[in-house]
Amino acid sequence: MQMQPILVPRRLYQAPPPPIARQVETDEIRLIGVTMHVSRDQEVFGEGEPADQVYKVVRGAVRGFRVLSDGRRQICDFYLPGDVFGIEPSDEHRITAEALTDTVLVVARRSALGDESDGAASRRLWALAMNELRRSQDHALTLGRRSASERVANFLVDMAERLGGGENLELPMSRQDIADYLGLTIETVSRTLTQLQVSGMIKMAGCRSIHLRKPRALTELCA
Amino acid sequence: MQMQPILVPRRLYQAPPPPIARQVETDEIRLIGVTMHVSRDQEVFGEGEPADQVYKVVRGAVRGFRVLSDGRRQICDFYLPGDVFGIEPSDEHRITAEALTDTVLVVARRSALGDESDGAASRRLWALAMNELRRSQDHALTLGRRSASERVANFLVDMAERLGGGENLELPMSRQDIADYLGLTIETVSRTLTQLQVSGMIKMAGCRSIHLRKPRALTELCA
DNA sequence: CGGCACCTTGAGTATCCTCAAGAGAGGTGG
DNA sequence: CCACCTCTCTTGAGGATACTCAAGGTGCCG
Repeated sequence: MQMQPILVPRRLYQAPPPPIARQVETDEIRLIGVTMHVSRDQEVFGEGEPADQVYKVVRGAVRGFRVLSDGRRQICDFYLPGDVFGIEPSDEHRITAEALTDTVLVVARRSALGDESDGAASRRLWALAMNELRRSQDHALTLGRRSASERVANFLVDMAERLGGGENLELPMSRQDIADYLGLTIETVSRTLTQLQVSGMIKMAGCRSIHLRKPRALTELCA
Repeated sequence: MQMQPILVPRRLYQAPPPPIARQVETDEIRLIGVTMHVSRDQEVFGEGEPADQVYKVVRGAVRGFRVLSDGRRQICDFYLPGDVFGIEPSDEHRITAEALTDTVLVVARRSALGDESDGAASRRLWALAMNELRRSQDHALTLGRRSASERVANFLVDMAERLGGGENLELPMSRQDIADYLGLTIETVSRTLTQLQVSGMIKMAGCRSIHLRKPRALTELCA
């Protein structure tokens, strides 16, 4: 029996470079909240900050992640145009949110959405929270029981569906982001994509532009 | 570059042996709901069934899991005495719940907990749902970024805390259940436990009875 | 005491990770 | 407009962790 050493750290997370400079605009979609621009790699909110606002992606994309004490990063989810994020189990954010690209958000106080006195708003907040739960559960299923190929295939199919571009994908995130989302290394993600291309299931035109040539087969690969 | 074959199934899940014979009692804790006895390995509810009830564990324990098309099983969570489960993102259960041992539950209609007209009840339901979300997120973190030792250590510490027996654990679940929860194989779980014992961090007295000899060290191992 | 289910241990292997180098893409400045 | 720089991605080689297959042990129940 080989006795494995007790612990092995992997890849480290480095804090985002510059502090935030939020430009808040008050025009546009006043009904929901104020518009906010966040540039690439800037933080929308950080772990530990009070979680009293919700955010809706108008343009761009956001990653939500947590960092282990030794620097390993796990991306919990990506938020794409139309998605609402910022709903968390406690008063404080447990995850950090950063813009993947230059991003436009709409911000609202959570109370504006989930006031107990307003049945409709309350239901909407509930639906959003339950959607978070659903996605988190699906994510856990992916991370727990799937091979690298299955994870990547699943990721591509999911992204294609959510980005709404049919079989053509423009990925807003880097390989490192994908790796940290799927619980793999950047090299494994890259190799797996190459392999999917060699097997004819996808075609890459630049590393962020992916065409799903056999969506059916990819879906089956998801297991 | 070695081209991995595209898919490898692992361990298969076999449906639970007998159908259900629920014995519902109407005494005890009438305020919350009816009492229900479920014997070992019997289903509390199955994937696809309507999710209009919530359950509270009085005695025993429950596993909630999902099964991939090829039979791999991912346990989403274990529910221990005091825990409430059955809250799901949709009208239908997405997970299956089975008793780990002979178990006593209290059942209530979900509407009895989360009526929109009742602020307190609504808040309680919200808290429960958010707790599910929190645990699911933590689970994803464990599955995505941790080594086998870290997963097992984390599991033991979490269980010890939730079972409330201080440093002495009586595990209600089998090695297979632990493996399917942690995204490992039964052999890896077994080896890791042995290794933790050899390194003096735990002491096993029978495979379900575990004493945490160095809880501090175990906690640090969780990363 | 025997049978059965579960757990442990072993040996060999596959998958994925690490370390390292090279290729591609995008941006800046001469 | 091209050269150069940097950042990211890809590819390769080797190694470690966890898996598979297999056998033996342990405990529980009849």
